[in-house]
Amino acid sequence: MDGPLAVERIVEAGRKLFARQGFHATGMRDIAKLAQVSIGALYHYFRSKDELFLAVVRRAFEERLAQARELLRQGLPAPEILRQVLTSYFAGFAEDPEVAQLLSRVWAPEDPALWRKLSGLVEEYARAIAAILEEAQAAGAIRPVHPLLAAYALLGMAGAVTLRAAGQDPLAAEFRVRGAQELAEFAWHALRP
Amino acid sequence: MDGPLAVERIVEAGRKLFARQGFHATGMRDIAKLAQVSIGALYHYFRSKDELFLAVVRRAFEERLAQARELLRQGLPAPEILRQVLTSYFAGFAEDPEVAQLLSRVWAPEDPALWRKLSGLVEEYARAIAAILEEAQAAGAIRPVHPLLAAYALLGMAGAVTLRAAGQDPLAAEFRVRGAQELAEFAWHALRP
Amino acid sequence: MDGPLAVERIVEAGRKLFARQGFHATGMRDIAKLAQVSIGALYHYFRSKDELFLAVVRRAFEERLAQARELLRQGLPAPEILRQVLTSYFAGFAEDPEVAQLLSRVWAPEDPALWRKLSGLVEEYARAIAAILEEAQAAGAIRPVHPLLAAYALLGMAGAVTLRAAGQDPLAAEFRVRGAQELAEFAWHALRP
Amino acid sequence: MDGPLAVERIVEAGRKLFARQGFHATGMRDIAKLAQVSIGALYHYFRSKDELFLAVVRRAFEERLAQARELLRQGLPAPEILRQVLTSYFAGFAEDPEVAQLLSRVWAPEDPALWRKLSGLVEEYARAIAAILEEAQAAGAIRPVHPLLAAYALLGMAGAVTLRAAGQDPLAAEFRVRGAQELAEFAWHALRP
DNA sequence: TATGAATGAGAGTTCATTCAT
DNA sequence: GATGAATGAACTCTCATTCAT
Repeated sequence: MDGPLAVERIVEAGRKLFARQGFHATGMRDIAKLAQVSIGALYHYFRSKDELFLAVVRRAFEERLAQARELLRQGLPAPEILRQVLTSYFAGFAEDPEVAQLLSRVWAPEDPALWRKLSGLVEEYARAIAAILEEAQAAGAIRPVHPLLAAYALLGMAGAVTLRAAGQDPLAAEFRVRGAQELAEFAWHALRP
Repeated sequence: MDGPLAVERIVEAGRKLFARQGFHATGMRDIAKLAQVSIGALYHYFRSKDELFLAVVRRAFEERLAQARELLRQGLPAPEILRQVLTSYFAGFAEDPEVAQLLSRVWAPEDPALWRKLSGLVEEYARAIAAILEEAQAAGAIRPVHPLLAAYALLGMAGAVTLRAAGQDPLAAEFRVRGAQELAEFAWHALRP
Repeated sequence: MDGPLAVERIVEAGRKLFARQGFHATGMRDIAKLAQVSIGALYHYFRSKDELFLAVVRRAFEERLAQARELLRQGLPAPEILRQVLTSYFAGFAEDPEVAQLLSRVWAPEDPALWRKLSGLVEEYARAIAAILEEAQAAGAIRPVHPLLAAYALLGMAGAVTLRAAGQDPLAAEFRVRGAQELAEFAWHALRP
Repeated sequence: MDGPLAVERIVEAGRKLFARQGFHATGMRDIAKLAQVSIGALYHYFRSKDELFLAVVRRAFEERLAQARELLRQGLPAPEILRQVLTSYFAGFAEDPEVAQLLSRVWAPEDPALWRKLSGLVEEYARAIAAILEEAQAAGAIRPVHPLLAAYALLGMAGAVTLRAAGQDPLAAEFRVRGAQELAEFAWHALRP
């Protein structure tokens, strides 16, 4: 039709709907409608609903990873990197609440087959965080911890708060205002030497 | 039939299947079969699948809450309570891996209608944790934090590590061995004055 | 609704539609509509479309087998049995043209998975014919032949003529009139000592 | 690309796939892939899937007809022609099992529209066999039969045995060894004066 | 009370075919 | 001529739920 390429519109529509409603509540027909393409087009680009979902999640993860790697590349001190990674992970929610919800859904997908695939993506992301922690640990910037376990802890921590902050009530608003700062402090206290 | 009452067998079957396979992958037929009752019996005791799921989750939360309240009641010092709550939350997995998975699934339920109901349960649990934190804070046993936000952070942290520890690979085994201790330290460092 | 039981109406509707239109051209919706049951009822009684088709074919085969066995049971001389089996196989078409078409479709089903299951049924039927031939052979009533191969030949022969006789044109009418007699003679000449 | 012309590769691919898997299980994509042409190319050479299938079947029939006519042209005695036609029809399976399966599928096509077109081809082939029988009958070389009905009987007979011989089990192997000889004898006994 | 046959909307997916490039 | 992205109707099958018995 118009605007971006069909495949772009599909991924974008998938991102929105999967984030808002979850995997099962989102039908391929819904995605096709929102993306203004035919059902057939969906299956032209993605082998199945699972594949489309994975593509959507993979993209979201990669965007976050790219941010983290960029911070690492800048050679900032470890606590500062941590602070910024967490802050940006959480604050990303302000610009893009849907992705925050999407990533939260990744932790315990309904479908066992999906779970296996998704946990691979999650692990990849966790390993990237763990690599940052290891480096900081080697430099003596943080206390000795199990890097991957700590990475999972950080991600879970941020995920739970983020998800709560996506609500409509006053508490969610409060979380949105104070969340990033509180989380960064929480993490920094947990990890400082 | 035999053994526990029908309604007990239903909730138990629901707990097992919802935990193992998730909400959508578990059919009412499956639950009826495992509980050795008829489909009709399911609908005799629970208005709908949602209601049954909520009942299952509510029970799981209440068991955890009871543990936490018991610890509080014993008048232990705050750090010790925290340590024990986290340890027991996590270590509960060893005795009952299914509940750990069940509770992890609670964070981002697929169905929007379920979400509203479940988030109420989660919030209730988080508020109980927050109450402990507030008390400890008032006693000067931990540093000043946003109690509810910290509670969500603790729950998310424990949930993510717990879920990863439920896997079959060596890393999961490692998490099962070191998880409780690492998590308790992580939390304690994050919260100590 | 009314009349025969639901499962009976389903099998009957399947028989009609599969015979008239073939397996792929017949949808489950069509069968449900003709049987005046819901789609769900179809799947309540049959695990899949394949299963329903197999049930329909099995029943058709069993009716034919029952006829053949009844003739055998009467202790007629071999040529007479053969003549009557062929005649009744063919002539059955007059009363029930649909079954003739149904059985013809069995030879080369489209679906490989179906083929495996169907060929079992066909073989069972062929073996029953072969048993008759063996008995006749032992009694010296027919010349020595490979019984199973001859059974397949007889079935193929009858099937091809029957199918052609199901048409609407004058030749089909002629086949319907002369087919049974010609086939029986053909077979008898082929097998007589 | 390379090798034979595109249209040749298409028909050859169609022959293989239709024979192996049947009409419905074979997609235009599969044929295009095996023939190493684009989907567009398929529709450049053939109006539809039906047309392509008919072209494939027509070619297979014509090859068989050419064989039969060649035998007739050699002025052999009737029984010998019959024997050779049947033997070559059946034995053709040894060199080209796929065509044997393809022709078997012709008897009861799924699609009613296809059926009408295919039965024309089958009838044409049957009439050619019938012509041979008429000639032999006129020469007193075979007993009086309905030529076209006998032709259908012969084709059905050969088809059923051929199809069974295409299997993987010991019986199929036995049919492959003894089938041609048994069939020729069967036919000759059925037709001799 | 307890059953399970029956429902039917809606799910994901397929695939022959078209047509702008 | 040749391509393959795009179409969308139609498919089989699922499953929470109902209700006559």
